[in-house]
Amino acid sequence: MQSLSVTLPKRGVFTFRYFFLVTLQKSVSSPLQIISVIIEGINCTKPTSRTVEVITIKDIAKALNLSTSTVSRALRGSYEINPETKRLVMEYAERMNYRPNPIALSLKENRSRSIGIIIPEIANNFFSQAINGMESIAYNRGYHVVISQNHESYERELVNTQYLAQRRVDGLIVSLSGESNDLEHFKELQSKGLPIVFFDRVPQDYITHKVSADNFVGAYEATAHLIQQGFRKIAHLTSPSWLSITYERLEGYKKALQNHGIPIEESYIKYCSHGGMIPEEVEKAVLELIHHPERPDAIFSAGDRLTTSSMSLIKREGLRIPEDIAIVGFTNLISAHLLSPALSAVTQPAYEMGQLATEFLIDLIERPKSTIRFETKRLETKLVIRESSLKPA
Amino acid sequence: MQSLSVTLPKRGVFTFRYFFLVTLQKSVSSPLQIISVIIEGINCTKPTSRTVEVITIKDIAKALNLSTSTVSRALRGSYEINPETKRLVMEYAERMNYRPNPIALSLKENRSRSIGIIIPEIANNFFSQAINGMESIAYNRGYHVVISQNHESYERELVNTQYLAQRRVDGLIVSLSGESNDLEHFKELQSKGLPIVFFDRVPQDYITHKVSADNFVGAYEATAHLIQQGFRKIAHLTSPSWLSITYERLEGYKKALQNHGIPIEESYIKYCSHGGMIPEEVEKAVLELIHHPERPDAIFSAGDRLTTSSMSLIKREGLRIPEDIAIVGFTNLISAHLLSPALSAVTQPAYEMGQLATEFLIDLIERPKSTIRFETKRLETKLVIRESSLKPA
DNA sequence: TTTTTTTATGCAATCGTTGTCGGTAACGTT
DNA sequence: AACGTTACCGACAACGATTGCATAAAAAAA
Repeated sequence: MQSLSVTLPKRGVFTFRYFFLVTLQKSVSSPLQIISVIIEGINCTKPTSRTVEVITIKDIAKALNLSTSTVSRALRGSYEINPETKRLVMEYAERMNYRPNPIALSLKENRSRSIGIIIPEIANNFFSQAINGMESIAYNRGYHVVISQNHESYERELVNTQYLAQRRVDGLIVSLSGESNDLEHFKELQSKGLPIVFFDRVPQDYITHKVSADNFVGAYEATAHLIQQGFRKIAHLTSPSWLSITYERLEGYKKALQNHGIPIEESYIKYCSHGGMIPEEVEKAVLELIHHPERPDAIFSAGDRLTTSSMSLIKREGLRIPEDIAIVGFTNLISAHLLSPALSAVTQPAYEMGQLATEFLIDLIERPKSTIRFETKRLETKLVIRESSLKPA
Repeated sequence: MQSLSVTLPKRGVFTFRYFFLVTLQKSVSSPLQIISVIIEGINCTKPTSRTVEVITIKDIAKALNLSTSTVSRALRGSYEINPETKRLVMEYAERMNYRPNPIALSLKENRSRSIGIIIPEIANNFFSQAINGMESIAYNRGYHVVISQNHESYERELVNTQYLAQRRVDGLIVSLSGESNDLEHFKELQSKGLPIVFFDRVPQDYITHKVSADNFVGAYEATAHLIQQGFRKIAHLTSPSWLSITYERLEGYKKALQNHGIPIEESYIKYCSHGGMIPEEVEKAVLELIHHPERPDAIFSAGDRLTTSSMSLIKREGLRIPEDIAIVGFTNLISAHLLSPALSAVTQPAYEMGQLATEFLIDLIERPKSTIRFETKRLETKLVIRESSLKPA
C-alpha cells in the first residue's frame, strides 16, 4: 500500500476542486481510475454549526419593525392589513425564502397535512405500486405521505401505528400485517377521531372505508382456468388464514372447484402464516405438496413471494412447469412475463387501489363532521394467462 | 339487481356484529358469498370528535396537583424530585398511557430523532433492500426513517429535500435522481449543519461520507466474464451519463475491453437519461442495438428496469438469449434466477450499504462538533453467473 | 369641535415540553 | 438566634405560528 498526494486533473465529466490525500489499495494505471479504488483518507473539517438557521416570522417582524401577528396576517393575506405593509412583508418573505415551520403548525393545529401508510413490505410490487398511487393523489391534494412497513409483524405494526399517531398524521391507510388479528390499536385511534382506511388486507369486523381487489372472483377465475385446461388436482398455497385476502381467495378457489364438480381436498390447501417472510415455512408447505401421495398437477398460489418461492422449489426438486405442476400466481410481479416459464397471474389494479384509498381517506379528513356513508370497494382483477398454466398437449 | 335486508350468521372466522342493508350486484348462492360482492349501502355515522385527545404533561400536573415542570422532571428521573412524587407521577403516567408529544419536542429541540431517505424509486429491489438495511440500524439506535421517492425527477428531489428539512429530520441519506447534476440544495442544507450521507449514486464533487458498491470492479468482472465466454461485440446499456454509477460502470466496462485488446465501439454504448422510467427511451436504445449493422452478441445492462426491459424487447424481436444476444445485468432482482433464461447478474450488497450509510449518518448526527474524517466506502459486488450469459457450444 | 367609525397594528394566549431561575421549607451548624 | 445547606418544587420563558381582543391613529360623521 502506498500513500501519495495527488492533484487530479480536470477531465471528463468531473471537476475536482480539492486537493486529496489519497490512500490507494490497488495499483492503478491512470489518475482517472482512482475513483474506482477505495479513497480512505480525506480529512476535512465538518461545518460546526448545528443550528439549521431558518427565517422565522419573528425575524421578519424584527427586520420590518412589525409585530409577529402583523407579519402572520400579512402573509395569510388578511384584509385588515395595510396593502402597503402586506407588500413589504410579502416581498421580504419571498426574498428571504421564508417557509412556515410545519412543526410549529402541527403543534398549534394538531394536524400535519400528512397521511400515514402502514403496509407489510415495500419490497413487493403490489405494495410499491399502491404507494405510487397514494402519493399521486396525496401530492396534488396537498398532503405528504409517510411510509412505514411492519415486515408482517404485529409488534412492528403497533409501534408504527403509535408513532404515526403521535406524529399527528391526519389519517391512516392500512394493509394489515400477517400477524394482526387484534385491531384494538386502530379502533382506539379511530374512536379518538383519526380517520382510517383499509386496503388490500381489510378487516371484516370494522366499519370504515375499505378498498380491495375482488379476490373471490380473481381466485375463481384462476382456478376455473386451471380446471378448463384439464387440471383436476389443484392445490392452493396461501397466506395466513385469518386475513381477508386469504379467506376470499380460498372461497373463490373452492367455489370454482365445486361448480365443476371437483371435491375439495383439504390437504391441498397450505397456509403460510408468515406470508412468505420465512423461507423454511414456504419450503415445508411446497415440499409437502410435491411429495403428497396424490401429487397435485397445479398450484394456485397467492402473493409474490409465495409464487416465486414455489417456482424455485419446484424447479429445484427437478419437476417441470407446467408439465409436472402448473402454476398460477396471485401477484403483481412486473417481471412475470420474463419468468421461466412465463407466469400466469391474477394481477390487481394496485395503483388504482392506492389512489382510491387515498381519496377515501382525504375525504374523511376534510369532511369530518357529516354523516358518512362508508364504502367497501372491490376492484376487478385481471387474469393474464401465460405458459405456466397451459396443459401440455 | 335486488335489494334485501340480511342478518348474517356467525360462521367461519367472521363475526358480524351489525345489521347490514346490502345491495347485491350479482346473484349469490349463500350468505357467505356476500363478502365477494360489492357492499355499497352501509350507512353509518362517523364518530364526530375530531380532537385526538391525548394526555399531556399538563393533565398529569393538574390531576396530581403539581406543576408541569415537576412532572416533566419526574418523568425524566431527575434527582431533585422526591422519590415518592416521582413514583406517583410515573404510575399515573403509566396508567394514563402518557407519551411525550414528539412534535412539541421537535419544536423545542429543533430535532426529530428521524432521518430522511431520498431515493429515486422504491419499486426497485436494490432500493427496497437498502431501505430495509437503513431501517434496521436506525430502529435500534432510536431513530425513525422517513422515506421519499423522486421518480428520477430533479424537481421532486428538490421538493422532498425541502420538505424533510422543514420537518427537521436530523440527517439525510440520499441517492441522487437521474436528473440531478445540480447539488446546491444539498450543499446549502449541509452548510447549515444538516448531515448528509450519499449512497449508490454519489456525487464526486462533494465532501461527506459516501457509500457505494464497487461499480468499477463489478462492471469489469461482468464484461470480462462475457469476453471470457467468447463474446466480442459487447454493448453497454446504462443510466444517465452524469451519474457516478454510470461513469464507474462504464470505466469498468471499457477497462475490461481494453485489457483484452477489444476496441471500444461508441455506438455500442447507450445511455437512457431517465434510467428506464420512460419505456420508449429504453425501447429506442435497445432497438438501435438490435438493428445495429454489426449487431452486438452480448449486452451488459445496468439497473433492474433496463435489464428486464431489454430482455422483453429482445424476446419480442424474436431473438434468443443467449444464442443471439447474451445478457448480464447490474441488478438486485430477487427473481433473477427464475427468469427465462436465468439471468446472470452483478448484485450489490444493498442491505449492507443501507446499514453502513445509516451508521455513518447517525455518527455524524451524534458527534457533530469534532473534526470528522469523511470516508468513501465501496462495497464489493458479486457476479452470479447463470444461463443468460453462457456462450452456446 | 366632539363623537363615532374605520383602519391598522400590537399584546398575549395557545399548542406541549424543557431549561433557567428562584423560592420555600426543614434541617444542621455555629 | 442567625445563618448556611439541602431537598424539592413552581413560575416563567422559549420554540414558531395563529388568533381573539384591545387600542391607537386616522377618517368620517355629528
